[in-house]
Amino acid sequence: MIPRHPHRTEDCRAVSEILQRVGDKWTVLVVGKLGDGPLRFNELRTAVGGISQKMLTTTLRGLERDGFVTRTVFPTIPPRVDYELTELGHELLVPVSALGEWARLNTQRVRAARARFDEVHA
Amino acid sequence: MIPRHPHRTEDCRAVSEILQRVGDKWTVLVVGKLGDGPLRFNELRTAVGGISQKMLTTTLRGLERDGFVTRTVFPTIPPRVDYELTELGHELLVPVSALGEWARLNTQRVRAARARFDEVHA
DNA sequence: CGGAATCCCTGACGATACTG
DNA sequence: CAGTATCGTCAGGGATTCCG
Repeated sequence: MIPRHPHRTEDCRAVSEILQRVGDKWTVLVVGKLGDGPLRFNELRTAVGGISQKMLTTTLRGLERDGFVTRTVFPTIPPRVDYELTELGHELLVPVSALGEWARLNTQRVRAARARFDEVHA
Repeated sequence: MIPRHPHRTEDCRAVSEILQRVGDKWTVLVVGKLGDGPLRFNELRTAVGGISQKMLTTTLRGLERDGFVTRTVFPTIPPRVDYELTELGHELLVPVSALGEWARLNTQRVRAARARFDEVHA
């Protein structure tokens, strides 16, 4: 249960920074979909579902900038652009998936706690 | 390298929800500090550093609502309020710490990728 | 098809002042 | 000490339109 506490402040900041990166509305969804292999822009759009193309573009740019995703343009008509996870992206997916699994397993407990709290603080 | 892909859309949403919860500016920092044991409001404030009391309150309320933290009021003068991680909070800290460790180990790679990207897209 | 540009709105966050 | 109340700022995000 993590008895040790290697919490140097600067490290916590780095952690927080990454978590905010990963914690925006769409990043994990996009990375998750790309985990199965490369996808084109609109494939990704429909795969994720509910994302505007502006936010998909923004999210992908951010992921590309941080080295998690590669962007490959095929100069055809009509144009074709593939997005694919890099090695770093795949590695990121490991702890993120673990957290994801935790979230999946504990959604009910959180929901229950939330319901109790809202009940009391009505 | 996560060859499997258990990415049911609803699960991804739950994951995304938790990550946004955990991905706000202060939550991980606060949970991290509480990982070492219970703390009073102002102890937490100075331990985290740079957080306004409004945001600390907000963050703690959110954590309490979701069942990650307990709030204990001692009816003394002056008042004393202790915050402590729940069992659920400690469990959350496990995958979060793993992600944190990943972040700590890979900060440089991300920074390098970012510098490269910014160089090209000057 | 895969964007870029624009407008707009909401909510996160910070600073300050006040209170039991 | 541990908040609450109020205000202001600013970035995240959505809808729409235009472009190569």
